[in-house]
Amino acid sequence: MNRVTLHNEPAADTPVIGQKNIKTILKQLESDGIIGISVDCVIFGFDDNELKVLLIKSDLEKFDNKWSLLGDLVNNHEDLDEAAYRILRERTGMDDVYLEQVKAFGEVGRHPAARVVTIAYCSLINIEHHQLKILDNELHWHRVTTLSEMAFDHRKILDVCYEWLQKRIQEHPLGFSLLPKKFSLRELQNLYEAILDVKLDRRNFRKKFFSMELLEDTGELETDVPHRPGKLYKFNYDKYKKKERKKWFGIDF
Amino acid sequence: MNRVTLHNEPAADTPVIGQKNIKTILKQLESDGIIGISVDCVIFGFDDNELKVLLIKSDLEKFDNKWSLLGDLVNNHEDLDEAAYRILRERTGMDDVYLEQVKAFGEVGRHPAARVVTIAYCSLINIEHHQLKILDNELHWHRVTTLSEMAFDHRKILDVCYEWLQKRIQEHPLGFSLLPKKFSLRELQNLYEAILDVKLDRRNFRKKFFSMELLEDTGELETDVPHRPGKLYKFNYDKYKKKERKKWFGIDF
DNA sequence: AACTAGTGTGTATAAAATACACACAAAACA
DNA sequence: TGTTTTGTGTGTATTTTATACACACTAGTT
Repeated sequence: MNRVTLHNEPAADTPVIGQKNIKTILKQLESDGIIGISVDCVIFGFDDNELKVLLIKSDLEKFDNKWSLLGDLVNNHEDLDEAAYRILRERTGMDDVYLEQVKAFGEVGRHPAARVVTIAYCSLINIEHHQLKILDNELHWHRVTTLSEMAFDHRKILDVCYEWLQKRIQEHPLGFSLLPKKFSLRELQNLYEAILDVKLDRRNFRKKFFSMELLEDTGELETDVPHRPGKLYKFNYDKYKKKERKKWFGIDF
Repeated sequence: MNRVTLHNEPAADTPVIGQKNIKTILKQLESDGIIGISVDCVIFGFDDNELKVLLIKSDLEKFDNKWSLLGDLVNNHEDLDEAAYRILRERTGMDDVYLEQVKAFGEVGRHPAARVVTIAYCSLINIEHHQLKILDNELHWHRVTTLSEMAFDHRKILDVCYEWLQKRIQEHPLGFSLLPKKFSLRELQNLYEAILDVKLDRRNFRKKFFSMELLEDTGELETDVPHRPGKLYKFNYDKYKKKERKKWFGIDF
């Protein structure tokens, strides 16, 4: 589990690069023959039993009406992780969020205005905690499964991050970042079924998770459900961190 | 399996950036407040039943006598993969080599001369095919396990790539790139034992690989061994590629 | 009071991983 | 030429893990 926590703000003498002057900067980069560096965040959320991704309307004419990931040029005095975290904070207002680097994309022609290498980050947030801000600007939560064309190579980036997530969620306890702190086992299973696009046996799913002994019974129950309420659990990160990793899983390919 | 194959050389008008003028370029970047971008290759080989990594003596005074990964600034008109491949070709003279991006490292202070973001690549080569060129320059094959301090954050990068390899080799058929085309099962097992630092049962190891049905009996036998010679196999990449990947492996963390 | 919808649990079976032992072949040496 | 050495090649029993599957329970609704 990576919870990036920042201790430093970008240095005060660093000009903040926002959506406004980014075109000028790119033009400058291009004319100087310099490679720009950006980060792009694939921000996943889980809502209505579906995996969603947070996108914004592209501000480039060329990509008129196309959806784009949230990204920005990397500041001169900030780490890559910091840059990704800054974007996340600016856009969602959320702190203490799951964030992890996935891959760098640097094809020569991927940005129309200049040569820009981008580092893709994957972030998982609880969509309900964020609900408030999404109507302020052109941000929207999109289903990842039914998604039309996107700006730049962002479709490719999203695909890579989605596949990364599908794999990662089976080996690491990421999924809980998409859920409220306290969740029912049904919610957890819905999450896995939605992300992996599989049907799972309820009893075996429960058995699996309980056998890991990382779920804590909170003693609370679901409310406002039109049926017998399920127990609410929380994930025990401390216990997970103390667990020793094995380096041998068995060869299989 | 990623076998990067290049179809384009860097454009002719792109100045080739080599070890000679790199310092001048970095100085220029720094004074302009520009972020440089490089690739670093972690080139693994397998020799004497040990995992080795190809390193070079750092040319920076600050890192006098420290070992460094093979890297270079990314050319303006080449993709990241191309840049990594170029380095590989320049240093090892080898083509058609396993190469895969692992991670970007971009901490602010990681390079003493300027802000440089580097993309780390992992490469696996058959050390015997390369034997010839290693004495020409200050290149050396090092054991990965007993390795002293390194230049820059290269120790960190190597560690990440090594862990990446340990995981990757269990899920994808990378290992064969470290062996000759035809290999014995003993060699293959030695490889896995060395990389993962575990002891494996010989019979179960064989059973596992045979059950995958991806090893082809070449009909040939080992030679020059002071005991009963083992059969030589080769890995059937075509068959592997045709296999459908499953997206459900089972939750386990 | 009966209905509905989803929770909570246990067991039988199949598949996979592990542990383990002996016959065989080539080279080395006497 | 036969005896030793060393590592190859194979099969089976046992344990562990994954899968398949059914019925009682409970809260809210009618």
